[in-house]
Amino acid sequence: MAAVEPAQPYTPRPGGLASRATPQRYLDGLNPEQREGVESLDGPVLVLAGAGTGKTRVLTTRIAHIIALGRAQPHQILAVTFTNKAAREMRERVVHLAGPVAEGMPWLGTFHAISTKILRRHAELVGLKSSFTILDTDDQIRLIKQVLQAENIDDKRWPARALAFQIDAWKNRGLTPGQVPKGEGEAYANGKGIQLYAHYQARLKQLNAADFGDLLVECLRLFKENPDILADYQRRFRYLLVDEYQDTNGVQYMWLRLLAQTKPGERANLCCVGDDDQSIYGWRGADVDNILRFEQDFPGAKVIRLERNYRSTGHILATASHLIAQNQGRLGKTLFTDGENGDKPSVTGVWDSEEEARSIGEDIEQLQRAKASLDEIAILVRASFQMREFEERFVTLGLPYRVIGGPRFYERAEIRDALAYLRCVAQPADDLAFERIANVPKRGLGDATIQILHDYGRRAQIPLMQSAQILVETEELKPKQRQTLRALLGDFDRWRQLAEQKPQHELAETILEESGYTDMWQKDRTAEAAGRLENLKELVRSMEPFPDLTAFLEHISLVMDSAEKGGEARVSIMTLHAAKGLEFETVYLPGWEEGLFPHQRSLDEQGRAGLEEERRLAYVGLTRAKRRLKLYFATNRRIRGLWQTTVPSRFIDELPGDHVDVVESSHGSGYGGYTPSRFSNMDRFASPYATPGWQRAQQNRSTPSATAYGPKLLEGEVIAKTIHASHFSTGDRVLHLKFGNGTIASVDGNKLTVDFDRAGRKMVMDSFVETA
DNA sequence: CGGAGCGGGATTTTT
DNA sequence: TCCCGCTCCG
Repeated sequence: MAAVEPAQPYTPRPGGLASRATPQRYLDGLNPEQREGVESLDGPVLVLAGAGTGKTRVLTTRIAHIIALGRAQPHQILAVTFTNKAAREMRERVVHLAGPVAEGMPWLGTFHAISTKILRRHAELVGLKSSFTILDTDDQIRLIKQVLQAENIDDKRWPARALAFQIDAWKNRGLTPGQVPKGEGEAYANGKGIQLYAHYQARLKQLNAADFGDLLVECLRLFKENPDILADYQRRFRYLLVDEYQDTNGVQYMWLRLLAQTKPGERANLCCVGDDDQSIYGWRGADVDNILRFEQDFPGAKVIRLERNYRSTGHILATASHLIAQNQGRLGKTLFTDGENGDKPSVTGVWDSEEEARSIGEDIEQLQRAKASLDEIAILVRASFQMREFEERFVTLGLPYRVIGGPRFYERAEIRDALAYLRCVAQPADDLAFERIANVPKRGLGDATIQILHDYGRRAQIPLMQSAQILVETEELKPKQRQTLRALLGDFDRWRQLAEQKPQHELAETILEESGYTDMWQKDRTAEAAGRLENLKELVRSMEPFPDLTAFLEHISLVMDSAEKGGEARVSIMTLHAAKGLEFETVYLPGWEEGLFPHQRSLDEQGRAGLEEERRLAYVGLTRAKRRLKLYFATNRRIRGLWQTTVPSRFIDELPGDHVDVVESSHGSGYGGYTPSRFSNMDRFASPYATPGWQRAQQNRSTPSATAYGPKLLEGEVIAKTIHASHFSTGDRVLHLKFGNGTIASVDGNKLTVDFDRAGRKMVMDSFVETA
């Protein structure tokens, strides 16, 4: 068991930043609040940083400041982030401010990376060996399937995914099987949930493995069960900093609390930075309450609000602020800017998603002609299926784009396969890895064979490859399988020896070659094959800088993102979630329709909390824009192959009228969905105006006389323009572009109910049909 | 063992 | 509508 080295007293180094002539240049240019966030070093501090207010700057400058003042050495600072990307950026920026001393900050990283580091030092205390493997979601699911099988549970009725989700949720709350409240196991497999969780944990220990949740849960357990070790870390970390505090979940919160615990009378130097309004990860366990509760949790905490926005123009900011003000569960901030008001954000109604894509495409082409950089343009969608339409359109237009977020590098099958080979070499007991590649490429080692290995391995309590080693010497397997398996084991032996001689990247190349893996893709005639081979090359290249294979695998299990390619300027297409933390000159927000945004499922499953999270997501979207912001909603959207008539999002009603322009569709669809929304559909779709948000919005209106954006103004417009007698009458045969031929069932103003021959009864605008 | 054919499900995503 | 995973059959 590795002991924690005692914290060393710090003496500023002669050449260090602290002794320079102008030691605090890095403070220049901070506004008073930012500066307070940097300089309030003692005791707990919560920096509530609105979107675009310089949050990262405060965090990084604060670290530089601690180092420069000699308050702590870099290795006595704990700085936690959620993503590797954030950790990397933070490190770069600190190095930039404080110089190379900061390069060595060993405790700057993600919750998971730091926990892993701690866990490896004391693994025995939680029943693991320090070489434990980290399982990703895929491995996790496969392991759970095995557990279900062992317990004779029908994984049709009780999908492994559901249990994985449940176990994750428990782990997010820091609950071990023994701590889960009895009632909560009921929901799964007739009350076997907790038992299955325990079984799964036992299997993990057998495999010397931890899933992502374990990294934190086990670290927490380590701290709780070993006060001396915890005390060592508490002493070591003189300053604690947490980025995106609003995203912390239960375990992370407890983990932090333990590390920030102090002797009575002392206060932890804990600085949490976050924005409750940008908490959008509740669905994966993040608990906004953590940030809302900060002052109670850490009495005497200083709360600093960063409200000066450096990103967006006035109208954009006002729009975002007005929307988010309708959330109840928030600490409340008022963003302001000294910048100009700029153009008002626009809301455009379009007929369907196709027109939406066409319209945005044309808009972008116009910007392009005006010499705007495509890198500064983003389309942010609620759900990834929305992306396809834009991709198709942009391909047609020849408009360069990039999809951000899609399947990440490490999630690609070829990368996971290659890694599985390497894991088998480095960790002969890694059963999940072995299972993955035993028959990839196809070599005739199918499920039946693996099952035999499994059965034997379970009885003998040994890993698969060891079982294989034994079974190839017996008659258990058919000759052909035995031969193949023996050859494969021989390959692995050879590769293990090779690992002693060759650098890991050359080893990887050899393995991919000799195993026939590269060959498999070379023979593949499908479109993706070339890309996959390219990815494999990229993987091999990326291994070079590591000292050895183990170091590479450790890195990859936690930091599996690939370097982003720069190159040609492109429009970015991504989800709203992926956009957090980014900014663009121009932002398009398509799909603002009830059901899609706010997403129906969010409302169904989370109720008001779900709605508020969706609204925060909307807020994140709005605040990504620096100068141009364009919202869209379509009247019709194809969801799962079915055309659905949709209503504009209630969030559109919640925007401030004085700061938003309503634009007609540029494609002659007239007033888009406004009419259905305001009139015909009001009853059918239990109106958004009944929502608390809407009612609050009504009350919030500062100047009652001013024509508020929302139904009033819109009705006015719409009434003036569209209420006219339709020239169609009941019984007419009409032709509709999307739905084909049909007979009018009823006429109500300018909207028609039509029984289409193929599409059934639909409500459509008269302007979209013609006499058949 | 491996390909074809069928049924169910289909937000958001990091580690 | 489309995609994935499982089952069934050769």
